[in-house]
Order: sequence, then structure tokens, then C-alpha cells
Amino acid sequence: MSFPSYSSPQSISIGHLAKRTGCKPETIRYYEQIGLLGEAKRTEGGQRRYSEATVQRLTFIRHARDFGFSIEAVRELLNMVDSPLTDCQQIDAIAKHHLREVESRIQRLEALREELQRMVTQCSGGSVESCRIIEVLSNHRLCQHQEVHGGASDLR
Amino acid sequence: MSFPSYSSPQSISIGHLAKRTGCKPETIRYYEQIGLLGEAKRTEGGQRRYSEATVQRLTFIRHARDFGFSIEAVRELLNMVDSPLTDCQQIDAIAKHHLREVESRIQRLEALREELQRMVTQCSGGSVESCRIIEVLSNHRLCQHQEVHGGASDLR
DNA sequence: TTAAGACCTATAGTAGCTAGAGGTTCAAGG
DNA sequence: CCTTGAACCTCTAGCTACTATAGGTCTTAA
Repeated sequence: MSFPSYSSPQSISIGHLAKRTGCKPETIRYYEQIGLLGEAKRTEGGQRRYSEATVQRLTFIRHARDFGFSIEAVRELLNMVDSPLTDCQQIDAIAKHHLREVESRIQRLEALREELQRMVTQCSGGSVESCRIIEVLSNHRLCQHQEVHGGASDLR
Repeated sequence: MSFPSYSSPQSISIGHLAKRTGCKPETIRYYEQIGLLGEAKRTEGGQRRYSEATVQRLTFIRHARDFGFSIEAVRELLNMVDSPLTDCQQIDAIAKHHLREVESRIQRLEALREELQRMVTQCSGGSVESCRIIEVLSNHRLCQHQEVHGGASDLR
């Protein structure tokens, strides 16, 4: 698949492109800057003007980002889309890799959820001295899931 | 609860503190810089020296971070721990808020996982032109979960 | 005394944007 | 044709939570 350039109005402003794709203009300029989008044509006054092809490309980018693909993964996917020789398996590999990452994040978050639930249900009210939550946070041994240690912080 | 300062060796170097808490020295200096840890005592030559109380405090911080609490949440928790008047309910509220966030992240990731699974299982091999993954990423309507749109990218 | 290793500060980099300042261009209405 | 206001431009800094580097200093054991 490649993005067709219809013989249609090649004069979409950055604001209109933004509205049609759900991006902000700043984000579009940023994508150009990091090379996800090529350099746009410009008016004599220097403003960017886009074609329908860019609407398609940006829609793809936004959608892939919504799916949680990293910018670098999106860049790879776009490179594949841009070259007609690409074998579908390469794309499949990226998607599967991403799927595995999502699955592992879910697992770790579930362990975290259980610990938090235990923590919260055991808190019976009172002053800080006897707070179960503080106690658990102060003492690793009160934890049941090893998964929690050494890293839920990168799960945000 | 407060962190007791035992009458023990008040001369722990940043490297030893790091090893005992599982932090890196850079991180410890960073925590000092942003005010999670107070300014450390220094040797005549200017190197930081810590007490057992700091080991406890940093252990608490690391553990809370492992639980996915943000730095700002940790700061709040520490403020509460530092003031003996704090009611346990305030701490409970922070923990519950965090729990709800974790739960919502799990939900969104599960929707994402299902979409990715559908995507991957439908990819039957072949060239880019007919790749189901690319097709789905190009076209919102092929998606079943609304949750995916407008945001899994902040789930990392 | 010397040399290795740990430490110091300051700065920049990571991801993926977002926000602001301060100035220019475009397009519609009069 | 002229004005006006919205949209656009570039450049820079900010966000989270660190991590990494450079270039220099201190400590400590042999």
C-alpha cells in the first residue's frame, strides 16, 4: 500500500490538516522536524500547504500512535509502507513485538493493582503511626508480588 | 511514623547508600535537587555523608516509586509521614486515587491488546498491499474498541 | 606517597510532544 | 484597495524522572 495523491486540492493548510487528522499543528510541525512527514510545500509567504496524500499518511501515524506504537516503530512501519517490496512478515513482527510488550505491561500492572488493593483494604483509619499503607511502603517484605519491585514506575 | 535516627554510623557515602537502597548515586543527587531528600551533610572535601535515617527515607521513596506513585505523590506521602498530625485518610485517598489510575490503565491496555491480537491473527502473509495490519492502521473503522482512539500512546 | 576509584558540579540528553514569545501572512469584509 | 484578526511562522523552553557525559577533586588502601 502507498498513499495515493489524488488530483485534488493540494492546498490544505496546517490548521485544516490538524482538524482532519485530530493532531495539533505543533505536532504536525514536530513530525516534520523528526522526519515522519516530509518537508511540506510552502506558499510564497512561507506557510505550509499539504495534499490529500499527507492527510492519509498523518492519519496512519496518528492511528499507529493511538495503538501505542512508539515513534520509532511508526517510522519503521512507514518505511515499509513506502517500499513496495516489503514482506508482510516484517510488519507482522513489529505488531507482534508490540503485542508482547502490551501483554507484559498488563501483567505487571495487575500485580501492582493487587498490591494496592491489599494495601488500601488493610488501612483501617487512624493516625500515620499505624497506617498500613505507610508500613507497606516502608517495608519490602510485606509485599507479595516480586513483580512490583524494580519497576512499576516505568508503567506510569 | 517517622524515620528514627539511630545512634549509628552517620557516615554513609553516596555509593553505599546507593547499594543499600537500589538507587544510583545520580538518582540520589537528583532527589536531593528536587527536594525529596534534604541537603546531605558533607565531609571537609565536600562529599555527601548520610545517616541511617536517610537509608529509611530513601527506601520508602524507592518503594513508593516501584509501586508507580509519581514523584509528586511521593512528595505528598513524605510530607504526611513527616507531620505526626496527619490523618490516615489522606494517605488512603492518595493510594486509592493511584489504584483507580492503575485500573483504568489496565482497562485501556486490555482493549489495546484485543485490537492488536485481532490485527495480528488476521494478517495472513503476503505483500504490503494486502497487509491487514497496515489496513487497520490506515482505517479507523476497522477498529472495534473506541478506547483505543485518542489514546494508548500515553500508556507507553 | 601514590594511584585507583569514588566522588563532585554542570550540562545535555531521553520520549513525545506542548506552550509561549514575538513577529509575519492570509483572507474576508468594508 | 485597505484593514483587521485569525492563523501561521520560528525559536526556545518546559514537561517526567531520571541517565549520561565531561572534566575535575577527594578519599583510602597499599
